[in-house]
Amino acid sequence: MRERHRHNQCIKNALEKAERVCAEKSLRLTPTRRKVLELIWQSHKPIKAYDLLNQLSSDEHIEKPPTVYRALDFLLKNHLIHKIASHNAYVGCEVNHDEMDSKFFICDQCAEVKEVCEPKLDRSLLEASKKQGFIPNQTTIEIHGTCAKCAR
Amino acid sequence: MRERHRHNQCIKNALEKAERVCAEKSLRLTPTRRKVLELIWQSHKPIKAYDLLNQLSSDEHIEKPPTVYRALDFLLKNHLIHKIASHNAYVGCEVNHDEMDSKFFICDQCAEVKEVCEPKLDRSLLEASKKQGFIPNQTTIEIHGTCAKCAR
DNA sequence: GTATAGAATGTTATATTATAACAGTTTATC
DNA sequence: GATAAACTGTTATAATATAACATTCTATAC
Ligand SMILES: [Zn+2]
Ligand SMILES: [Zn+2]
Ligand SMILES: [Zn+2]
Ligand SMILES: [Zn+2]
Repeated sequence: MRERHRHNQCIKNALEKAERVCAEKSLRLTPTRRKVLELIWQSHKPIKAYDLLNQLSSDEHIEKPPTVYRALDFLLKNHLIHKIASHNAYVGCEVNHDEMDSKFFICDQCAEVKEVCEPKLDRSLLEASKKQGFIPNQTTIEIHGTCAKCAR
Repeated sequence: MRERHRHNQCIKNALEKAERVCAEKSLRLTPTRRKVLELIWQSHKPIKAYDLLNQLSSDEHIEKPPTVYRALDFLLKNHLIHKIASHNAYVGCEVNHDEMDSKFFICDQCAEVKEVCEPKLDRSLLEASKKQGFIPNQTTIEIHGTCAKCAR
């Protein structure tokens, strides 16, 4: 998380946004889906499916994989989270997805992920696609390296 | 494979390139490593580790996972193949890796993968990174969509 | 040529990630 | 309150990948 980052507020915002998006599209943000989204935002870093599963579980009740994978499917489909393919991990969506696909800057030191929408980058990607005669549909753009904070 | 593509020659070229690269760097392209690379090029599409494992195995002898994963590690480390993270599959390297990281155009119809090095795209990526204060190290750029052939 | 160390392979077991299949329950709509 | 669709529970299993340790091969030094 960035400095001066009010994380409780940040989680609250994410959940409110999810409520809003779901209300608009008549989708059901059921307790499990909401809880999974909350856990993902609590981490605020890419988190693995089985870590979520552990956090969902308690001494009394162990959740099973389909529970978390179904929630992840729902959240992914509705752009409330993203999967970081290079890590098999899931991260909350930081932007509005009217726009093109996101790009992710992933710090290999602190694991923080920054999601960006860069129209310039989109244009370059479209141009490169055109050059190949390729019609892009969905992109996986994951840039690993060192974030500004860790570089200092 | 592209039209007019002489696939036997293409496999031969890939293996010769591997021999050359390994000779230059005093690396050992052992029979298993060579065989795995050959199987990857025979497919000429992203191929999964366990499919390789099956193809490596015979009725007399079933190979075990570490055999193929070790070969894959060697080939990946030396840029002779790449992993397509969004598919957990492996594909032969088509370019020379003095250059920056590759980008992959992946056709969701025919599964063909085109690896490209686009300096323009690299510049856009660097620019976007700079804007974030981010120092890029390694990129995963996978563009899914429809290739020129399938679009016709 | 043999000793040695490092690289590579063989082998068993297990960890990690994800889905199939089917039964049961809840929710919205008529 | 009947109906269909969506959601959840549960068991099992598939698919992907690595740990750990024993053994064999290879290159180089003596
Ligand atoms: Zn936060
Ligand atoms: Zn997003
Ligand atoms: Zn070919
Ligand atoms: Zn390459």
